[in-house]
Amino acid sequence: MTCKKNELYEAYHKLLKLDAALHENETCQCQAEDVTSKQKYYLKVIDKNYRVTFSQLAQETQNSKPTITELISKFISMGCVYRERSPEDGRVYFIYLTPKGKSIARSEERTQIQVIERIKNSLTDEELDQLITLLNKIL
Amino acid sequence: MTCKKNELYEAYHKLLKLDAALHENETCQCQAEDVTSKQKYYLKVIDKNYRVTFSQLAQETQNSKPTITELISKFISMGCVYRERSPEDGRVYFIYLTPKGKSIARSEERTQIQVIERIKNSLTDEELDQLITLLNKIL
DNA sequence: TTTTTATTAGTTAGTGCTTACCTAACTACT
DNA sequence: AGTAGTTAGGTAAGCACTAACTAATAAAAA
Repeated sequence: MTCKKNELYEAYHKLLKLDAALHENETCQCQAEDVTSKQKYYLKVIDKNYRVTFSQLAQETQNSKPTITELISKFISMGCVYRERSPEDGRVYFIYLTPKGKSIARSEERTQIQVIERIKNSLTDEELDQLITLLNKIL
Repeated sequence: MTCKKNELYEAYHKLLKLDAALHENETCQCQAEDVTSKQKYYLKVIDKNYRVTFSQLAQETQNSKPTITELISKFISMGCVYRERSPEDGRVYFIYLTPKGKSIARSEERTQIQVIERIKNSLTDEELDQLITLLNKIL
């Protein structure tokens, strides 16, 4: 039994390694090497709240408005974000992710898709069904 | 086919979520909430190099000696590390991880073991064998 | 209906703390 | 004299704040 556990550990470990390797590649390709985890978190918030304003973002992330101003300026200079003035209210700016920002915000998802692709290409249709069934039994 | 891909995506996503949830729990339990990723990296280096000295660590991590002094003082104040003077050479100190430091350095591994445990408990012996076989076919 | 007066959105200026690095000069030991 | 680690002092970036500001709009008063 301990032996089987070990086998499973190895197999699972290999899968995680694959995920990590693909993710690193992703990170590299969208030039996200020196994006901090906080910044990634903020990019994800911006991604989830399409056309978000500075004030909304401040509220959403529990930060002061100057903090958001600074954050967004940094993101703009990094090429992750751009903004557009609201045509209805000239005080308001909408914040949008650039392709680069989006690819950083969604890098985990994209990695997952690559892993799936890899799995799909390694297994036959029946094996795939088996795997899905097994994974769904977990927990 | 796209549908099957989606199923696999969901199943895999669920597995990663489980991993993340267990890992967060781990992180919380070893009081590693405000350990930065750099710090975690250094703890791993210390873990891999048992009885490492300041100079060795400086060389290993490509840092100056004062940087290491500062790093280790921080770790000592955090309760992650302790040091002992070499009995052979009074200039030298050996660096060791405390249980807390060790549990932070190995938190991923420990999470993985928990996931394995979870999988083991959810599947029959035959299913386990199936899963291992399938996972080993990937790549 | 103007005009004045809030109010709101975002900015600027000025602080403060922490991480994560450095060099130069030092002490203590071999 | 040379090596191990320390101290002092410095820099840059991230991540936060408050107080005081400008510009735009909404509300109230003339």
